[in-house]
Amino acid sequence: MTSKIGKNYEIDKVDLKILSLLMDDAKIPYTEIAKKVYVSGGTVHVRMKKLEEMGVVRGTTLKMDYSKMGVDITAFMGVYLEKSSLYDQVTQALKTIPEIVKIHYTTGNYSIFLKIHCRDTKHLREVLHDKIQKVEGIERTETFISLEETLNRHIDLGV
Amino acid sequence: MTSKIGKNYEIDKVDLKILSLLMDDAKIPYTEIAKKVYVSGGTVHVRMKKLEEMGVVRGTTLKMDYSKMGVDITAFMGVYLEKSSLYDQVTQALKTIPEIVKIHYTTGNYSIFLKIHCRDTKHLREVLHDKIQKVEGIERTETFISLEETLNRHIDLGV
DNA sequence: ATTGTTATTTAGAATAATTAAAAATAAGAT
DNA sequence: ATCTTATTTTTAATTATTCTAAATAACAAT
Repeated sequence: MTSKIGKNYEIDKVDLKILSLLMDDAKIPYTEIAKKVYVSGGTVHVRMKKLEEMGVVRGTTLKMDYSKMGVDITAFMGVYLEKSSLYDQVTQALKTIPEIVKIHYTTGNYSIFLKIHCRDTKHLREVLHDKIQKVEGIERTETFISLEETLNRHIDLGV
Repeated sequence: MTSKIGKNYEIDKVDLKILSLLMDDAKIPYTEIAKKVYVSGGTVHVRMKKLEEMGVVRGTTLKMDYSKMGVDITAFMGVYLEKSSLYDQVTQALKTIPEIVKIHYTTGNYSIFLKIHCRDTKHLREVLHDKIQKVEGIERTETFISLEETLNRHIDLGV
């Protein structure tokens, strides 16, 4: 089952295999990918360009281990809002806090779920008390400190 | 700010600037990084090698937008264990579930906090009911579905 | 100051990415 | 079925990047 015309592009096995390899290591040369997938280097190039245009691939980044550079605390936080309608206002404010790296709008217990990185517990305390708790519209928060990241992987593309 | 790591290598401003640029786009040529940081390409190469040896950088990966390939549901789940001592056993089992991409050992409400990607709600239901709830040692779980990823960035290295 | 150590630059060889054009393949219409 | 068109893949030439190692510079300790 191969791909289709222009906008209606279907992701096929070749695409998935290319993605799978590059998700492991984005710097594997296209020529090497090509050999493993049994297509030419040009094809890998064309496929990746297409996947980037589709927005499936938004770029490349480094896999970082912050703890190795003295950023020891990873924490999650569930946020209760005074009113759900305050979501935009509150997230706007949260985005200005550099220690916050992810924000999700969630169903369930909390309205907002976020992830924070801090150097140490003192730093975390500062962020919680001096920055997050001061944001208008937040009713209360619940913090979970990660003692260990036991797993961190991409989804399995099944190829 | 300088972080002392391992033997006696300190991460300096040059390292941080290099990291910062490559965290945005891991495929920026070292020569281009070099120009921006005012060092030679060779130096960028040496610094990156050192950062990789230190474990600060664990490799490169693609920034993916799973929703663009029909994986529409992102969910978080807090897990209560029957006994804390079951952590290793339970995470071992959870790792075999391909839809689970992150597992954290946490303080606070839950013992385990994890992240899941599924194609749709039906798929999520299958994962929850047929896979996760069947794991021995799990008392109960709480699920939060992400309706929007409002922010996704790396930490700010301040350079 | 001198020596030993570590960091940086330089330059060239090896490797990889990009591109444009040609070849191959697939789909549709008559 | 064959022709036509659209699309994808390959090929090959060009440009760009990475890697390596030797030379130089900077630094610290004595």
